Amino acid sequence: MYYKPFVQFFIGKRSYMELKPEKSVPARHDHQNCIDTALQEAERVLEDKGARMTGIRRLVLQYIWRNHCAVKAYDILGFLGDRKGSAKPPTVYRALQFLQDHGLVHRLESLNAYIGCPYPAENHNGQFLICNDCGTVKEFTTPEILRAVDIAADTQGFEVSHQTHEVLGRCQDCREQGNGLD
Amino acid sequence: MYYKPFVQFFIGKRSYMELKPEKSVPARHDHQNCIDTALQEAERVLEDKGARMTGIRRLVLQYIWRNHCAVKAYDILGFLGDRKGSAKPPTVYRALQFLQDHGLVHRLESLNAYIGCPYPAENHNGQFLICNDCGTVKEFTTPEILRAVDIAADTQGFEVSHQTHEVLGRCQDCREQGNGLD
DNA sequence: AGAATTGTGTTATGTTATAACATATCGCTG
DNA sequence: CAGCGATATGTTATAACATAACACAATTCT
Repeated sequence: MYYKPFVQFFIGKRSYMELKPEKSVPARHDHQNCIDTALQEAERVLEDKGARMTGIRRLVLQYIWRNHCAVKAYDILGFLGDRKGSAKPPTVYRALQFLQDHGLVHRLESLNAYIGCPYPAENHNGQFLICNDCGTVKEFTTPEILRAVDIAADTQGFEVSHQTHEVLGRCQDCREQGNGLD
Repeated sequence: MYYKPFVQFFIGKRSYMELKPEKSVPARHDHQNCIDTALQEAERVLEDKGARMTGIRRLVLQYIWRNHCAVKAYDILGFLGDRKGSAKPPTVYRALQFLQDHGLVHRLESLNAYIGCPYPAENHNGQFLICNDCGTVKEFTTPEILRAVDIAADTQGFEVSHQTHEVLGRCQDCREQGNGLD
């Protein structure tokens, strides 16, 4: 039995299919557009909720969107330090918490790192393909998985509040380039 | 369209369905049996691989199996300290690494904690229902999810090496008891 | 018994994250 | 526009999680 796959991939605001990448993603698209779009989206989402996009939060979000790799809290801290003189951990963690609360970034539990969300308006739990070689992260979602989790939870009388689903491995580009040992 | 759910739940070595729990799981079954079975399984698995079950590793595994909640590394450290005089972090982390390498425990990334695996013989990535109230963790697996991930990865030319899938929420027992606010 | 491998002890430090309280800024309302 | 409450940021300190590096001990193989 064959299931027609229904899978959406998100990289910035466009579907992955349009890109047909051969090299690492950041090099293959107008990434400034990703950044701009993400920031505009963010402003809009926050506006709608009556939440504030402050200077620090904007800087953090920009830094997170500088490419499609996950970002560490202490790297953000260093970045802020460069810009704002002195920044301490709570500054970063507070900004991250805020951005997460509003769906603008996801935390990748298996990396202790953070990635921008291309679909902040839709409240969701992300699922991620994470390349161990180049660090590129792609968010995706499939109805099959969501439904399967619902079934499993329902069967147990389990009420889902949050989930994290992270798939680690090697992306196509890195496989083709023969990074690592293959 | 209705899909007959095919979901297996693991609690110790028996299917969840047999148990029909009303209270928290550890109180509702012969947990000593879980521990004994898990330890015997572990000895057997390691034997088959020519790996050694040492005193420390056994203690750590026993402690992890003391109930169906995830265990923190530094709690294990305290436990070892009680038994062995002085134990330092590397002792615990080395034991955990070994047990993970041999499929005897899973790490729960969203909790920074560890849980015993009821199916160490089968190499797999676990999926987990984690109760935020009582801490009980249930491993489960559904073919639908595995297949959906395979499709998503294949579509991308992504080679999967490992995945983590953790579902947080509230278990049936806690919902019925009205723990928290409901 | 001796060599090689594997496991453990120990010191030190690296990395990730939060508590607690002080100060500043924003946005409203009178 | 002053004053107030709410929100945001600054600051100090420390908690929580994890590993590097090297010394020593135990096991196992020959």
